[in-house]
Amino acid sequence: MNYWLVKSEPFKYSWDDFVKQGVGTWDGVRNYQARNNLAAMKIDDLVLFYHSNEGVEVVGIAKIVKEAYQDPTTDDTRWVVVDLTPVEKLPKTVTLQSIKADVRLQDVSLIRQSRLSVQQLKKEEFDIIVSKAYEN
DNA sequence: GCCAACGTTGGC
DNA sequence: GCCAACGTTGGC
Repeated sequence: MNYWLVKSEPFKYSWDDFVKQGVGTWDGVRNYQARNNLAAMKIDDLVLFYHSNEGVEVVGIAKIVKEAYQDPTTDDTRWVVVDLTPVEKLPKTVTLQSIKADVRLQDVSLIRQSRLSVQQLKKEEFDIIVSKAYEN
């Protein structure tokens, strides 16, 4: 079981769009590192859904319902997509600011490699971020 | 809108 | 295979 974080610009594809749709195909990835992460995802792996640019925060949890297959938006066989479905909306969003402020989360890619759009998280990191959504 | 960080491209 | 130029992402 692995844990991931994916980014989306909310004005392009927001958490609410995703929930409305029920199942979302994660297409358009054109970065090898992100692609490799997509390819490593397994059914039922959990994925944090992060809003970049606007909000700049983790908003919900999703899971993998279909493992990597050819990206239908291109003929280029180098690129793959996965399908995700929403699991739960976090009761409170977890901002990048609060992630940066947590000494236990200094190694997450959001901080170390902010441009990577599909990132892997350690189980502890995933748990810490989710627990922040339930604080107070 | 600016700019830093990073990835990609192409000339040599 | 190096590196400069350029494009893109994303935080602020």
